[in-house]
Amino acid sequence: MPELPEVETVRRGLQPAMEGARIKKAEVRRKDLRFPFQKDFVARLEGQTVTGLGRRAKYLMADLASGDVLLMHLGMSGSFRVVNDDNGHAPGQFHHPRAADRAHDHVVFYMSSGAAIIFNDPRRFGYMKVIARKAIDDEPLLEGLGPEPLGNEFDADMLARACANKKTGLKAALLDQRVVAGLGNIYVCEALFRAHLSPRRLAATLATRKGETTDHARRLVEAIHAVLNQAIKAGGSSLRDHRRTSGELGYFQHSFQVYDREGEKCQTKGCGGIVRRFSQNGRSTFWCPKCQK
DNA sequence: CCGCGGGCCTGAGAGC
DNA sequence: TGCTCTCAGGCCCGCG
Repeated sequence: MPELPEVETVRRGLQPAMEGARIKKAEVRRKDLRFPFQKDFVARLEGQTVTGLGRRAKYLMADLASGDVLLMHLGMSGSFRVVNDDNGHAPGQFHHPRAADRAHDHVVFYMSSGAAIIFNDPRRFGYMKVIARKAIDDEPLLEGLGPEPLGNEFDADMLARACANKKTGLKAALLDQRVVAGLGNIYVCEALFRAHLSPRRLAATLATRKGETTDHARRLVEAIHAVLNQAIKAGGSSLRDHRRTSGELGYFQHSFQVYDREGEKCQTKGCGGIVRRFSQNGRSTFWCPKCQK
């Protein structure tokens, strides 16, 4: 489900419920998600005050007073919801509309504030892990992640350099979290469209043979910034699973220009092309063959 | 080292 | 209806 804008939306929703509050009780309702929970997972959380909630790429990171960090990844279908005592639901008794959905409430954090934070993940591609903050640089899950696309490090020169030696297509390069960390299938399709660049183009064409940054790279970085910022403002994209922690939907899906719009007219002024879809590295690519070159 | 395809899971929707 | 098939926002792993 979630790419950077969805994870950032979730972070902003969880922040008021988590920051400064203590985890009174952590409830783990099955032995694994994508991989087994650590044996000391619950013990390292219970009694800890959350001092901050950050994000790196598609990971949420809760800093604990103990010096540990709780890493959380939403996989494809993970979501969090915050339930407060005073909204009529007892903690942990908040209900999805259907019991079948409630069966996927796998983890619950009961906070000292009275809020219950429920992690739901039908497909269980998500995962959580507690690590020591001082060992964060050795954490295999985070090792090798590229720059944040909305951070200062990420610019056209950097992107062109990172792509210069790649043998893949441009789309695959942008999906590679080592090149830039946080994009996924939707926002890569949308950014390439906005930059008028073909997903079939070779990644290496963002630089000249002499290694100079091209205008293509500059356009692309601009497009990535724009689409991510707009999507965050819209609370992310809700196609199937993504919800805000309040249960509300994001609404950026209404602003998609190519993703999930196969057969529709291209929205580029004067283009007149038709949005097409094809499969690249096993994933759907949506694009306009007429104006993306 | 790199790039690719398979696999991990469940559920929704299409087509018969 | 109900069955079967395909597809889905991610990422790790093993292979060549």
